[in-house]
Amino acid sequence: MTLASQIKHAAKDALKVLYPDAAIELSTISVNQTKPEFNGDYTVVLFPFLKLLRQKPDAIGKQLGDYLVEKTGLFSGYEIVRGFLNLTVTDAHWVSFLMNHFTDAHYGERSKTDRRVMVEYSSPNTNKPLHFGHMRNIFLGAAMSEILRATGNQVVKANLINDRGIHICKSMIAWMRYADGATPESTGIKGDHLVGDYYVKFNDVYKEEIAQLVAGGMDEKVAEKESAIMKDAQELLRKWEDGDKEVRDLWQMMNGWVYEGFDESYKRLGISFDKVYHESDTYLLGKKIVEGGLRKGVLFKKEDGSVWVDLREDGLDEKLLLRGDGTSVYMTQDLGTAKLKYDEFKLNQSVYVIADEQNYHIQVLKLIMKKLGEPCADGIYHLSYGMVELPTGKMKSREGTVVDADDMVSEMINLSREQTEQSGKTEGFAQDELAKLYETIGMGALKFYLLRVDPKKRMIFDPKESIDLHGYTATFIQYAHARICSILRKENVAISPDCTKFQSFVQVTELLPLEKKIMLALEEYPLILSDAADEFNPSSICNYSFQLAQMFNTFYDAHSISKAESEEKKQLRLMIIVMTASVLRHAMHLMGIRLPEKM
RNA sequence: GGCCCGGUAGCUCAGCUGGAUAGAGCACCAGCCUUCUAAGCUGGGGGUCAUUGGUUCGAAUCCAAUCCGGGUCACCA
Repeated sequence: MTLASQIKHAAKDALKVLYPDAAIELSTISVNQTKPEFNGDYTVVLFPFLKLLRQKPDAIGKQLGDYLVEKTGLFSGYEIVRGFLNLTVTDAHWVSFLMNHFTDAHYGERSKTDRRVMVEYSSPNTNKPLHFGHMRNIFLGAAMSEILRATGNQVVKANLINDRGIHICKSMIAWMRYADGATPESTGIKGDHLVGDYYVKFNDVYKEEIAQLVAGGMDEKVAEKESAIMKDAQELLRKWEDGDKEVRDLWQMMNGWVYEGFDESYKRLGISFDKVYHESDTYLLGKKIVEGGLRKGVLFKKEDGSVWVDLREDGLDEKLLLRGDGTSVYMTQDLGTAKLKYDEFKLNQSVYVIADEQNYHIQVLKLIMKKLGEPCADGIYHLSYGMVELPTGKMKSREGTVVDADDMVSEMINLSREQTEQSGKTEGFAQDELAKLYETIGMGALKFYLLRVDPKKRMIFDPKESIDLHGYTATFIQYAHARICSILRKENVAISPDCTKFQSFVQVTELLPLEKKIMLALEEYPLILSDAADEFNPSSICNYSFQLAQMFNTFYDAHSISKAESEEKKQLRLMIIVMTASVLRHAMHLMGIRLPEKM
């Protein structure tokens, strides 16, 4: 239990004793951290009690304050300021808090349970390389997986690869026509980029053909359907569905190139999956579910043979589930995959990390599953995130404004190298250590930039700002961590020291405000982590980590650790910074960000 | 038009289960390196929390309406 909620309960018990006739609910008691301009650590707001107790705030505050100080032993004193009871926690409590937790590498985690959660993220199409928008998805999914794991869940990280459909056929057609047999090996181009190049080529040719047809007097809508290259692509899709060997072979070869490229990108991003689904394997499964729904009478068939679900009583529309010719649509395959996931892992929750433009789609998916009585329905959760936009407008691959993921990664790493060289902090590093450091800094900055914003909000990606390694960035946190490690090195203290070494030194009574401030923040970490899990929002952890790093920097500037006023103080401060570094490492690890010991 | 999401400093964002004088970062101005890493620290200017009304001891936070921006409502995925 957090200190704040301990205080809440203590206050409730106290009021019950002090005012036996008044029934004070726990929910009417509000406990916050005391604002820095006042004395105290935690504040109980007295206003809600005025009516119930028919007393003035000062009177209630005095009774409550006296009682709490006397009976709990948790507080050394209190002040009442205009209806707020500011309680000061004893220094002894903080010291024992430190002793109990400062070497715990798992501090803040919840104990493990049997709750099974799948987090599906990335889920790329195989016709083009990953771009910047995908990175928000990927980092969110990876971070949430770690956060859910740290809060007690059994997590399965899943990737559903959209490897079939007209989009990949477009790349295939263009490759057949224009590539002259080019392969990643023959060209030296990364596989996903090579295939992406032909997707772009397709669109160029397509646009040109439409323009010509329109110039010849054809209506644009008709021209879009009459374009020769588009017809070829559709023909190719039909052949693929029929299982045409040549087409399937080409498809397999080109997808193989893309997978190699993706694997390289994932590796560089520090991303992995426990389970990979391919849409080509799962897209037929939904049909069975639809047939079952028909038999149950939950779904209905129209004259042309198409199958629908009626969602009008839920305030939505009718929704198509199978085409008249029996082929499946997007929703059909998602029904199948949802059930497959559930059956395979007996999931309590299935998280979909998908952009908010699909809010409606997931809502419908969940609703249909519910109507069909599928047990997976309740566990479906859409982690919806806003689009990433450029300052100039939206990122759309066809408009040429796309920022490629691989390029972005390289750019960040280059920048961290320039920055480090410029600051002259390369001394004492071996070449390979430096390379690793640049990657740690560059990737950290990238991940942090994308995770520090509330997922549900749209965000603007300003290339200039994103490469800033000052201020509210991972670099800032990494730097604070490196400074701590530097002190620990000089004091011969291990990063995760043996706590018994410190036992004898804990007799400190007078805590400085800045010492206490950091401990207050450390005490809060489990709650921050817990909230991030409950709200599916890693940004609060970014925020917290930055603030904690900032507190350390302020402390570092104001008070010396190695030359503290006394040996006891020095030991206390060492414990504080050991725990600070440990919490920062834990928090950043959840985001997939490493903290160097030297930079 | 229906439904969903957003609007807080010049810019990018916190704060939103109601609590004290609304906070960071960037940018701008002024200071701080013979002392543990200046990728840092301290101070300053900068706000009608979109607007209006309501709820109450108290509203950026809750409710309603309005305005602005985005998304979505396909036999596309």
